[in-house]
Amino acid sequence: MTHPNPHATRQPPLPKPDAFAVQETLNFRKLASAFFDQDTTQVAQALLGIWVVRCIDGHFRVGRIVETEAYLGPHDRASHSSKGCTPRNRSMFGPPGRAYVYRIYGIHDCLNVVTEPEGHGAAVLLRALEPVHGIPGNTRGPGLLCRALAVDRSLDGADLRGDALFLAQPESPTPFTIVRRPRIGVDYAGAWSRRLLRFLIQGNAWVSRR
DNA sequence: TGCCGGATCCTG
DNA sequence: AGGATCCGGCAA
Repeated sequence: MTHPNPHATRQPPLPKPDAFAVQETLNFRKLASAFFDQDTTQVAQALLGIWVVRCIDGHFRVGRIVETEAYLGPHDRASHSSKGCTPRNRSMFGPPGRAYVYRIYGIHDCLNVVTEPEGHGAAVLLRALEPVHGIPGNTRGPGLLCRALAVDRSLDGADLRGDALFLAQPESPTPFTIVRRPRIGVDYAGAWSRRLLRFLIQGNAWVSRR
């Protein structure tokens, strides 16, 4: 029944149900710095099956990486870093394990994982996720992936071992086979457009294109 | 300063 | 097949 005492109706602060559920049911460990400070082609493949975890106001969004592209450095004509270090791509030349987020076609943002030692100018584009927990909408394609994770350019340069956005190895990863393809949308890059630097999980329904 | 075109996505 | 829509990079 109702209590005249106003203190009786005061609720204790609610636990954050979503965060609680995630921590109880999803087991993972954050990736450490050494993971990112490796050959970019290797990292692009090693990222398949890894979880991207986004925390917004205590609520988690978790997706499994199923498609990546490697952008090797200034010698790679398809890479933004081929123009040298500029205000836009500065994060690509920063230390590994940080985000490089850029806007494309005036509309969409794209999320990259910076690789190799500081100054190198390489990164891995995350192209598609398989939903694991709390993912709204479509995650097939780099622009949609960012929308679903609420990732925008305010996260450019963010540490990918932070609280708001991090990468994690699931405790019980599912085995898979890796398929290599040419990268999407880089026809201008001549011979570099034909290099097999796109990686995807074979047969996965969430890749952006076969 | 002006212009060109893009690591995309949606509609027709 | 084409439009949305902005801004980085480069030429002038």
